Parts: sequence; C-alpha cells; structure tokens
Amino acid sequence: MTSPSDPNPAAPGKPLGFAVHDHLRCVEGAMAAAEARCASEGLQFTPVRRKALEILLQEHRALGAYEVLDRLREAGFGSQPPVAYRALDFLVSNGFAHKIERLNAFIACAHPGTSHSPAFMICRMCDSVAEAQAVPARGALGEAARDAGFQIERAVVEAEGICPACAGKARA
Amino acid sequence: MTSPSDPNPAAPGKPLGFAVHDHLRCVEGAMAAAEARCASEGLQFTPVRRKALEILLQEHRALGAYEVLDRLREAGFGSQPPVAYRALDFLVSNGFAHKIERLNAFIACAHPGTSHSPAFMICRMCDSVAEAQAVPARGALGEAARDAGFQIERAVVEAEGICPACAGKARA
DNA sequence: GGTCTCCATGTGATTTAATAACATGCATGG
DNA sequence: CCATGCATGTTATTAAATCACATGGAGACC
Repeated sequence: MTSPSDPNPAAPGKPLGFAVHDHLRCVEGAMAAAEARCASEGLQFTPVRRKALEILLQEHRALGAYEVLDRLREAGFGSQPPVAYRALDFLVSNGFAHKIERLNAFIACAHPGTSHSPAFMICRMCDSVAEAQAVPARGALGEAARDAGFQIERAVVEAEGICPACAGKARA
Repeated sequence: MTSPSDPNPAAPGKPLGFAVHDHLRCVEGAMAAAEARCASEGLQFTPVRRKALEILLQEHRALGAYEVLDRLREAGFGSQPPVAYRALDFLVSNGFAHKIERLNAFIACAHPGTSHSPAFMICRMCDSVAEAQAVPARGALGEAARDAGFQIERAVVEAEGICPACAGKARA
C-alpha cells in the first residue's frame, strides 16, 4: 500500500479517498504544496497549523475539532478548543481543508491549488469521505437560483451513501 | 401582505420563501396538508408536534432547536432539549421539515407531499431560506458518484448567497 | 537600538447543540 | 384486566463553538 511503485489511480479532478493510492506520497505531496503556496502568498504556515494539516491528511476521513484538538495536545500544543478551531479556520479559509457540515467535522482538501467548489461523498458505514468537483451554477440548483434571483456565493454539497468498498462487503 | 387577493406567485416546485405571498394561507395550507397526511398514514400528529410545525411555518427562516424549544415552553410544553429535538425529529423524518446543516437549524418544508430531495438557498444577510428541488443524480456530483462507484442515498445541498430582496437593498 | 503594532498563541469561562438514561402515563389489543 | 408500545417529561452529560482576555514574537518605522 505504501510501495513506491504504486500507481496513483486518482487523476487530478477525480474523486480520491475511495481509491487505493500511495498515501505516504499523498500526504507528503499535499504538505509540500501547502508549504509552497503559503510561501508564495505570504501566509504564515506556523507549527500548529502545519501539524493540524498533517493530522487531517493522515486519513481520508473527517475529524471533529475535538479529535484534532486531542492530537494537537499530544503533540505539545495548547489544549483548549480555540487552539484547534483557529488552526482549522486558517486551513479552511485558505482552501487547505474543508468543513463537512453534515458531520460537524473537517477534512483535508483533496485537490489543493485548484480553485474549487467542492462536493463530498460520505460513506455512512465507514465514514470515509471523497471529494469531487461541482459547479453550483449548473444543474437544478443553479436554475432555481436564476429563477429566484438568488446569487450563489458558496454551496455545501454533501452526498451521503455507501462507498464502493462497503457496498462490496455488504454483498459478500 | 395578508390581503386575501394576493396572488400566490410560487408555483408548485418553484422556490418559495423569497417571493411575496399570502403567508397566512401558506401556513394554514401546510398545517391542513400535514393534518391530512398524518391521518391517512396513521402518524400521531400530537399537540407538541403540531405546535412545533406551526412555529417553523411562521417564518421562511431556519430556527435553531433551542429557539423552537423556547417557543414550545412558552406554549406550555416541556422545557428540556429532548422535547424540541423529538418533535423536530418527527417532522424531519416524515418530511414536514428539513434540517439546514449549515446553520444547525430547522425549517418547515415548502413542498409538502412532494417526495423530494430538497436544495436550499440561504441568504447570508437576512437569513431567509428558500427551498428548491434538486435531483442529486444529475449534474457533476452524480457523475462523480457513478465514476467512483458511490451509491447516493441522500444529499445535502445548501447554497449560500444573497437573496433578491437584500441584493436590491445593497444596490440602493 | 528602541518602540509600536500586528498577529498568532495560550488559557479560562461560557454559550449553544445534541444525546443518554430513566420515569410516567395513556392508549390499544389480547 | 393487564401487557405492550409509544409519546412525553425530567435530570444529567457530552459535544461543538465562541467570547474575552493575557502573553509574546516578528517586522515596520523612527
């Protein structure tokens, strides 16, 4: 699973998370990308923020703020809620992570760099989460918004269901 | 605003909430519909549940569970959180109301009867909410789900932005 | 060099959201 | 008549999020 010869089956823009992939590289790559972007945009990628992103990147699953807080504390950072919430706010507002409203939880962005309006698929059995792209102006919602004269600025799109792995297990 | 000659500009299936309409009738109609459906399906439309729905119907806006609880208490019902949460659970599971995840709040269903997967438009200035229809299988999300082998069971679709009324005010 | 300001971090306390666990009481059906 | 199921109610607790305030470092500016 961490063999360096593993191909990465997730092409850019395609949902990752359900697909097998080289996770070590996946984490390292994302960290390097974040590092680079912070440097180029003058964002302060401080130790807590870095650690928080690392924590989220470990799994393709959404973590609650208190779960992140626990791990930050273990790593020697502050132990009060604002510590986690502030780091998460930084990550979310700069596109390094997203909040899954349905779960009141946070997940690392799977398509960093890409300016995007993300959509999520949440498996209700194993809680894994995959991120896809969705343009809100398209589809039924965009149509309704145009009809109503509503200006969409941001959209939360979160599908709940069964991921391929769990569907397989259920059939077995 | 409550004049009996007001036309109702919201055709079935079209988003309501931003449109001017006869709100008294809107509430009465929804209550009657709920009444009828509970009778026909053997659901217990008890006083708390009825009152909770009435409370939500008063406004085209999402109310927090504790806000609903306050009004239930004022109406003489129990004063503890489970009172509100149980009534709201009943309304949500039977399609009389929806939960807006983004706001951790609840709103009366605008298209009762219709079996639907709702989508919402939330004004970030005045907090009003309009409900539209969105079929999750269509659009970019459905495509991504098919690609990934993910089976969508339910979808949260919540657009945040500016409603026509507030856009008008901003221009003035 | 000194100082001012901004911003990040840390802590204590509080508010808001949601659920667990348990008791009561009323229907309905056997 | 009693057993069962279901709705309601209460106490208590857990989880999520924010407020308010103190500290301290890095740069900008004189």
